[in-house]
Amino acid sequence: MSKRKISESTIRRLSKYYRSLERLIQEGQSTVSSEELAAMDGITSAQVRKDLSFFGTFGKRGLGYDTRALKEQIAEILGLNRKWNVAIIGAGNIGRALAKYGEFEKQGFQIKLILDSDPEKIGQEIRGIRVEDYRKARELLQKENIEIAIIAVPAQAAQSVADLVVEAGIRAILNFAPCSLHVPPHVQVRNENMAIEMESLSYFLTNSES
Amino acid sequence: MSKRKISESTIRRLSKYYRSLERLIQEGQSTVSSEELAAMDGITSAQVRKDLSFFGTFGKRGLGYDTRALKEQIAEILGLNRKWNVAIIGAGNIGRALAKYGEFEKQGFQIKLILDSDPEKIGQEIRGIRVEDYRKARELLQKENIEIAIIAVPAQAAQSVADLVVEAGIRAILNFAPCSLHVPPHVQVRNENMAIEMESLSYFLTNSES
DNA sequence: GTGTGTGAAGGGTTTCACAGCA
DNA sequence: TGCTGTGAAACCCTTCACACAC
Repeated sequence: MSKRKISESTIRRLSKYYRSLERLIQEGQSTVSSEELAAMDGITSAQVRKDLSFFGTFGKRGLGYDTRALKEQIAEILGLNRKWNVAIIGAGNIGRALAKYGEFEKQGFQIKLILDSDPEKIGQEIRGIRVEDYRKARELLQKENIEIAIIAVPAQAAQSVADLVVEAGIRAILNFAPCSLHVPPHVQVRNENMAIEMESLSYFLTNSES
Repeated sequence: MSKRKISESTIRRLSKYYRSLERLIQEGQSTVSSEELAAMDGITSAQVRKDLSFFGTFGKRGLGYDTRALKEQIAEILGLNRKWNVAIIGAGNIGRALAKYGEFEKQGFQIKLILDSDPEKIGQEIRGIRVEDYRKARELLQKENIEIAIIAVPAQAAQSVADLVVEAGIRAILNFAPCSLHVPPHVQVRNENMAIEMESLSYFLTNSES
């Protein structure tokens, strides 16, 4: 496995290939070409081959890729062959929906902890997990060995939550608050900012010939 | 306004500037430099100036930008000075959370219609909006003049929903299903794929020196 | 003096096109 | 023959650096 810097877009595409491969396997397909895989995600076959080539040579010339083997390789690359402990911070609409959302667990992202500062919400159970007091965050994040924090609080609270989880040793954050977070370089943040996507659609609707 | 092709990343950054400007205005700041705006979103000042320069010259040399005027200009560019009619398709965890999420309405994205095919859910009210029968989708999308469809159904149903809304004349889709959608070129799709973000975090946790 | 607007340079990602192997 | 793996080319986006306006 090369030590070259792999681009974020390559990683994101690997996620897509992974899901496409899952589907192909489920449909009983044992082999796939870069062309076919590309078509499934609306990209080019050269892109698929280049993405995979950063990590090794998984295909057979003239034949394509073995679906099961390739899925396994990608799982290995992405670190999906293990479980990750996840905390959701903020038990509002979004936080609760994520806690109930089954997809995460399926991929090995286990929701171990839900935190909120609203006394009304503390003590409620979501999918068998008790909402805990945000004031105990540091202690509980460490006790539960949380590795990934999902921030689902209002924008004005998001930075202070980020500061706290970074303090507690978290190195990966998924941020649903519509604002940029400032974190040290060893911490990874991914943003799930629905406002940006909606406004991007608004721009294209506004600026396309109707 | 130039007819040059503006990149998606520029548009996404404009959304960020817009939110940063809102905050500055709220804090009573009347002027901002590209340097300061850049710092708020963790990018470079040259990037801010270049992004804005695609659309006009909004700043004053030696002074910076007027916060209110610039916010207004960006609203104009992104098409935020009007209301958009939005439908949510799928009243599961995610769909319901989005319907209740206040941020959309604030920015002019009005949820006019919620659809689901589950008889249990049809007839329920979410924030004063009745969940309607998915079988009436075509008719209702047109009647309510829907312009943007939010797809919040399971992956295996997402493509058929996309086909239907495209058929009904929708040209903008926000897709929460963890799969790629195939649509004609005149239709814009944005993906809000939490699995990809989580897996990207997983990759970086796995491949960083602990 | 200060900070914008922008051509040019630089860097990175995607596409091309083909050698090489099953 | 068919499809991968990959250098080279093309393309796009970001950063630099400075003329210029306030």
